[in-house]
Amino acid sequence: MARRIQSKAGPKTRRKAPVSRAEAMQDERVQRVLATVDAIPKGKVASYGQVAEEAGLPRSARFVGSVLGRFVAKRGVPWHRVLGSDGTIRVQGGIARDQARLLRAEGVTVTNGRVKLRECGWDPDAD
DNA sequence: ATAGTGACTTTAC
DNA sequence: GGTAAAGCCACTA
Repeated sequence: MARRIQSKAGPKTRRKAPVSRAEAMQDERVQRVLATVDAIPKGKVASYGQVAEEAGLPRSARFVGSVLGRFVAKRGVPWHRVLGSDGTIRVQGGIARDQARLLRAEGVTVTNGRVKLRECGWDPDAD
């Protein structure tokens, strides 16, 4: 039967963050992503999909990238530790070089825009 | 509500 | 080992 009223405050209902500006619109998803990225140990790297899954947002790898590009620049989040599923740097432009430089500064070997996940891949369970 | 877009991933060749 | 196409989820216009 027609449930006309779909509890607008359901636990799974996404909020539109009625707060004012985008700067203040820190959705819980965004916060979870940033927190997860921040949890990546120095010298280790994780994929966008891995971060998404750890943040409780399975299959939302693209969202992770979106969040990083939009919010990370102004925070102290180690965005450079997030790579493609195969360990390659997905970001394009000059920041790609910065990412490689930041990774190398942490002792991560970057060869031809790629990192060996076998060595530097982050295992949240092990950490 | 529909369509376009992307710092992704997986599968197929 | 590569590139190409489809699938995917959430955001934006």
